[in-house]
Amino acid sequence: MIPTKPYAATDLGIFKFVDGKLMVYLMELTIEAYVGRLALPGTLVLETEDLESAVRRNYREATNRSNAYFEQVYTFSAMERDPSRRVISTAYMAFPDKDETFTPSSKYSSGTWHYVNDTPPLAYDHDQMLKMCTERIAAKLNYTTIALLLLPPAFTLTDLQNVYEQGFGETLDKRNFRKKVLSMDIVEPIGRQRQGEQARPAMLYKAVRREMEMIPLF
Amino acid sequence: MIPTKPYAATDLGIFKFVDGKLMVYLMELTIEAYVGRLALPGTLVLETEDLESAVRRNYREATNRSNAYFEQVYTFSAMERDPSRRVISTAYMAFPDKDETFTPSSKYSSGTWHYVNDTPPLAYDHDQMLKMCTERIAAKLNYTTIALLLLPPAFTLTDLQNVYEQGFGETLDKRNFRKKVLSMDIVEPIGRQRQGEQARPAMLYKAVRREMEMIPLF
DNA sequence: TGACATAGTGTAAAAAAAACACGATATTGG
DNA sequence: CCAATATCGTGTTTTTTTTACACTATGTCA
Repeated sequence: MIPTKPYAATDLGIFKFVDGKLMVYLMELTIEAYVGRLALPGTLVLETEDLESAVRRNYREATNRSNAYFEQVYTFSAMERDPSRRVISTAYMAFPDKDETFTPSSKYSSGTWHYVNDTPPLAYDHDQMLKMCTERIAAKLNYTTIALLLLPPAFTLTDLQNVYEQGFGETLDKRNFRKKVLSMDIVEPIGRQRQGEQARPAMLYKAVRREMEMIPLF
Repeated sequence: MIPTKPYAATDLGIFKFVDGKLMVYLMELTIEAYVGRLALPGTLVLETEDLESAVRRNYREATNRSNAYFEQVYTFSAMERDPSRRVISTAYMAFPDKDETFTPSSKYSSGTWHYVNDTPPLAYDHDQMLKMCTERIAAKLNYTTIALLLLPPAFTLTDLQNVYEQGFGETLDKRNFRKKVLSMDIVEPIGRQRQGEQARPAMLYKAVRREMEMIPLF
């Protein structure tokens, strides 16, 4: 009947959509038990922080950037999730607000982008966390504009369609897709075209509002 | 730069739907700082437990029953959420599997059902937790069979319609509602009728599967 | 036994979703 | 420079889904 006083931690799935596939930013661990293994960037919560502050600090330390959309996903508390000590960790996901390369601070040895469907087994329970994040993203495609957060600020309608097709695991009709998206007032053309493709360049669009909105789409 | 080692806790919103309104089970606190105030039933997580175990134990202690549907909702970590000590608490919601009166164990002074829209200000950050739970329920009405979990095992189609109307904040057409629900293979008549009403008795139905299913409804 | 309250039922119009194909425009390589 | 290639961008018809709408049935209660 003794209450536990675990460490509180957060782990962060940072996502973006590239080449028609979802990517996640992973760190190479340096601690002894897991040396060389990959994991979501994570940190212990400090005495002066709440979870969200810890998540934002973690994001800054891992990426050297400061702005992103953050969302709490799930709290993991299995007894043995960290073999060395009791840690209860709350997983968040983040979508960067710009398309810039990350330069992790010295705390982390190195961070790299990985296709979500092609990651080696991760440390701790991070495979489970990653799965929970991707399921959350897939679910939110149905009733929010989360897709717009996964893309860079300028994207083509084909890019956007790829996000949905990937998330739903099915192909969509191009004309119907565009009709729907354009009727919804969530994207607007920015007048420029994508350069350097090996075919006719596509118009670039941007999100009308770069927040997550609750709008049923499909 | 000192990691915090907070108490880990869980608080539990237990819900049912009665008389066309959502109810929540609240406890009267006995501890000094909050004597007489109402709160969600909650408990510290023990050294030997993960969160879900603590939630189930908490449910047993608060209700003297053991079965329910549980779902993690959100983790609350604001620095001052418990003025006396650092506690990070994960809110869960529960839907009892039967319609029985609760008899809380001696740990709690007393538990009572309250209409969600008619609760006094709760202790700690439990108003926030309650809001988060009800928003989650309202959201899930759109794409799951959560409504079936809020009702007792035998219910009428009018009961079910009330859940949706209340959750959506709008009235639905009776014929269209029944057409849709009956076409979905989620409820089946149990042959009996509700007794003791002051009008024509309605047929009783039960959920075909008493789990939460992901099915878009409206 | 009549008034009252809620239960239970079908059809037609409107809206939304799905199916479907080809000309336009850039890049690339011979 | 021109032909081949790759992706872009666009409308109409059919089908499906959703919405609108009103009366009879069957209990209870005074």
